[in-house]
Amino acid sequence: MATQRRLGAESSRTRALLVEAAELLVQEEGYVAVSARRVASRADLKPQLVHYYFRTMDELLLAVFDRFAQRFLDRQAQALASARPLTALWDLYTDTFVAVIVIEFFALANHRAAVRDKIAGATEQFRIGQIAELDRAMRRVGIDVVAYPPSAIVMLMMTISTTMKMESNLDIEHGHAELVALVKRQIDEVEASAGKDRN
Amino acid sequence: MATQRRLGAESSRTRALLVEAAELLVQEEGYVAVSARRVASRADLKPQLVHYYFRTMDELLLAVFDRFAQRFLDRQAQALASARPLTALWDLYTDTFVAVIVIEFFALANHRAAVRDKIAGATEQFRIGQIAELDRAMRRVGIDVVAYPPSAIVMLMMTISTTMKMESNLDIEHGHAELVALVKRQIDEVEASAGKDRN
DNA sequence: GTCTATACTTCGATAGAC
DNA sequence: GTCTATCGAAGTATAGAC
Repeated sequence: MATQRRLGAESSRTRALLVEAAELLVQEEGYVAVSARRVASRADLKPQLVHYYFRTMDELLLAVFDRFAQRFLDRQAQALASARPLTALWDLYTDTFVAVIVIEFFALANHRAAVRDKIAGATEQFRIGQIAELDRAMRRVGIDVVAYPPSAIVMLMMTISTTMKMESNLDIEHGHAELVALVKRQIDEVEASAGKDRN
Repeated sequence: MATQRRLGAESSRTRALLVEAAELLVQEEGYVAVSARRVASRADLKPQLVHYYFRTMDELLLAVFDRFAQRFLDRQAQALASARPLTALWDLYTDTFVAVIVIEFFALANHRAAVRDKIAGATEQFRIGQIAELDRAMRRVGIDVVAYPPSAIVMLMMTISTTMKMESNLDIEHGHAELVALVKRQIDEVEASAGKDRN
């Protein structure tokens, strides 16, 4: 159970293939599907290779997490650079790929003590940076950050988009249209207010 | 794998003990912890008994789900009978026990094909009834159901409370206070508006 | 009607071969 | 630096004893 043992190089192509396969499994079947055997078979490799490159399965999952977080940050920066940052951010959050991964890593952190702290810490840091960046973007386009606190906006977008995605995965759609309409109307209102407090 | 086989009586005390133990495990460690061995050991019984009373583990989990759903309905009816139905409903949703179970059964449905349809169907029916009841309660106390659509209110309370609970399980609290304040203020406003459209 | 002995599968992980 | 043979624990489920 995760002692001192020789590990493969981080630059290894095989290692990258394993991370890639694991990420696909998380997307398609959830983190529970990420077993050494399943990951290996998805990558057409031997199961034991997983434990050559990663001390534990959790370590592999954390590698997937880090990779995803980096990509999300890039996409977020792009979204916030838009003239309508809130709309762009909402679109990013409601992207299927993003919502699925967010859900899975929350569930993972909730269920596996070993990765809990690492994911929780990273998420909190992430959240703080996210709020700061949204704050900057909102000020840039002239939205009142007191009337519309960036922290609450980030939280709302995250909770609404992920939960709706979780539900629609199960073909539960009741009430969704109404809620989406509400969110979009609200975003439009806020973005339309841009600059008005500058006069 | 779940063929025709003799099963224990539904009225059996042992059976009830197993369901009870399973529910506790779901609460404390999540649905993944609900294995035949763990449930049995929690109830101080032999592991094989689980499969005497339940054809599959999924069947046991569905029994837990049904039991919870019934209890939740009772508590909801009580909440909606209050003079401040929205506040009472919010309190119910933010109850730790409720949020945890909701999260777990969503995750379960998301990950286990066999229970998916059953949980999804039950949840959708549940949601429809819930919206109808909230609608009735809001009309009773005189809240405008056009300005504040019950469907969106139910969705919002559910998404916000469950996601915040998921996060605070991981000690992620950033942005929570702001969001809770926002929700409470909004609820107060809506409830204060009660009856005003009657004049 | 109630419980147990047992089969079979899959899992994570390690030690050691190339 | 890369991969493989293999162990032990835990999982679900069944057939059969009381």
